[in-house]
Amino acid sequence: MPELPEVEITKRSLTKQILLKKVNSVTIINPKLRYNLKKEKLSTLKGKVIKQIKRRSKYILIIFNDMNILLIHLGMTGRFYFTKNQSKKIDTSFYNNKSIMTKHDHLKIKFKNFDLIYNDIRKFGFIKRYRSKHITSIDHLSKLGCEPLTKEFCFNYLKKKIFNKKSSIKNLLMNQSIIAGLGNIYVNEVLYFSKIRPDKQGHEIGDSEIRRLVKEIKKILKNAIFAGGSTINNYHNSEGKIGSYQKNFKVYDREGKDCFHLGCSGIIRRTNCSGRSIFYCPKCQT
DNA sequence: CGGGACTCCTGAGGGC
DNA sequence: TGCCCTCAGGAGTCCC
Repeated sequence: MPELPEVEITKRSLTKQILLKKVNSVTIINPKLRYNLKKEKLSTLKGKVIKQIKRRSKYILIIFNDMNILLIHLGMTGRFYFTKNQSKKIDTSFYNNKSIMTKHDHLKIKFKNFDLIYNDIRKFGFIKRYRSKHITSIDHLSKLGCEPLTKEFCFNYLKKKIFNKKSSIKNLLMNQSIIAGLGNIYVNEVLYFSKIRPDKQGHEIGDSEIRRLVKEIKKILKNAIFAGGSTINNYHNSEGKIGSYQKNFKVYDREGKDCFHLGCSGIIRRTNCSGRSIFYCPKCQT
């Protein structure tokens, strides 16, 4: 489940491989994604050069030399991998089941010496082409809150966004118009390190707790990026490598296990909120 | 306008 | 061994 760190890692590997490269052709293998792939929209990318690759929240933007932009969201299971043109061989060393690996291919972008494939098992991801001079005019990006790893994301910003809210802090942190890029897993971890109960309402969060949240969000995201993201089920970056941050999870998927906080004898509990699982220590998260 | 419920999808995993 | 059921999750949409 790619969240900000996994998308950032994907962006970095794409940059390494395809920046300044020219697209030879684009082939739709299976158009069915969250928004169906359209041949007439994507074929215009032929012959264009990739000028820049950016990340905003959990979105990747591939910007071409003629102002064409590919907006990509990995959904739950979206990922990229590369194949060599000449040998037609696919590097499956990082994947046990080859049939599953190619079964859910959706898009192939051919470059001079290799192909880039978009694969998505659950089809929650999407790829849309835009022609736009201003990234902020893209509908999916216009309502996003600030990037948590920038200076803009600070105590004053977060306080302004949550001080009068009745929603649970768990839902507020997952709200992309407040913080762009956090998902269920990292929010569980952030609340654990900040020692805040997930069901506490926004207006009940004190100043010192807001300071802890800002600090822990930045720290956890940075550490996760450094570790190459988290690998759960089948997340791999486009180089086929797996991240290791899941080894650092303190609450996620640890129901019934001991709390890691020194001197805390709590047992990690699991509950549910609007269809999302919540993991927390009922003893030290108050 | 805010917020909760529902929806898309498929593989994994548990029960029998 | 195999079938059936449930569950996971982002984000858009619907509805109160």
